[in-house]
Amino acid sequence: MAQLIIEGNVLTIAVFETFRKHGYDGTTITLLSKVAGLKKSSLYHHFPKGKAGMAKTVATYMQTQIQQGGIMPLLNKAIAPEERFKQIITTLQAFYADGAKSCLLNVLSLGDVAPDLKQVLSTIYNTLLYALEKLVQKIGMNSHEAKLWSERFLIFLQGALVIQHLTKNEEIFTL
Amino acid sequence: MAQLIIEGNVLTIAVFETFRKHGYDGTTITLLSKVAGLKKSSLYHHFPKGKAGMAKTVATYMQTQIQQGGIMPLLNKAIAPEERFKQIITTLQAFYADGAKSCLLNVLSLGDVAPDLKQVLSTIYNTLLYALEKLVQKIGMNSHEAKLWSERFLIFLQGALVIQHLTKNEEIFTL
DNA sequence: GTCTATACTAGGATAGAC
DNA sequence: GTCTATCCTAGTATAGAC
Repeated sequence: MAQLIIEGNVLTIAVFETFRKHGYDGTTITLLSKVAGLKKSSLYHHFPKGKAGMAKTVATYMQTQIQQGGIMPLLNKAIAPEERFKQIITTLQAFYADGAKSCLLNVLSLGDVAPDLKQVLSTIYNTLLYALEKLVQKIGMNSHEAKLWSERFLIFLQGALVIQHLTKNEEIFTL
Repeated sequence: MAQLIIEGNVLTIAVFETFRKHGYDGTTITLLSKVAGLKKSSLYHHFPKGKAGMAKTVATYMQTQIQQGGIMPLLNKAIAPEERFKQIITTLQAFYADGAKSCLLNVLSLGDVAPDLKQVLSTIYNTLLYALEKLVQKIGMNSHEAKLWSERFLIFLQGALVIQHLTKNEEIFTL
């Protein structure tokens, strides 16, 4: 089974999972302290820039994961395009725990987002979109069709996550 | 132009817009006090059950709006099904300000949601889904097709809102 | 690198005057 | 129905001992 989370220390992962579940405002230092098993002050040793820095760190962490587990397989010319596509679907299903876990791109976009964080989130989206476009062009779509298809793929992915989270119906997240 | 917000006092609307923009945790009594133009204590006169009560109120308010502006037109047998469909598209575009505004169903589902609130949100989804199913059955789909199509319509709607909010690209929210 | 202790602000909520 | 005043808790962050 594909594993999107290739590297990353346990602390970063714990913080990442907390942000993706509770969003920025719902993620408190006290909560992070509990999930990390560290006192609040100790967290500031690992994240000197505080909560805003933690959010940026986990977004950058996601960017790396997507890059390694999501993009690299898409661009691997040694594998047939159709096979690469199956691979990313498996990777995405693992990353979102079959729809049980939310997407940082959604939950960290709420409210007034810090510009530097917002930029990381946008970059993740654009990177994914671009890689998808390139892949589907390989299986015969022209540039315009590929862009449209890829946009709709990501829209459907985000929508499925929202709806499944809302209904707890596991049948919906079948890409 | 279709108007989804038919009734509702200004205070409820202000609170609704704040929750939809900032989510539950991002919506503070202090912030609500500012947007409502009332001191914090005055808010408790209108919402004796505090913040949790406010969230439930705005969700119920949305339910009413959807019922009146979204469902009723869908079930109006005096109008041709195709025309009813156009009508709900227009209504949805107004309700979400062409994608500039988020959906309460998404933003209030973050983190640990109170069971009673969660139930209101689920009900809104199910009501919309059911009405859509009935409508598309009128234009020839069988029960199974109608269910699938309606689910995908709502998935696409939620996904488009997420992606547009993320990218600020207005071209995406074209239902 | 983690801890205790502490400071200060913001958040949620209530009492009671007007 | 709105206000001032107040209470208590939670949230963010820092200082400094170990």
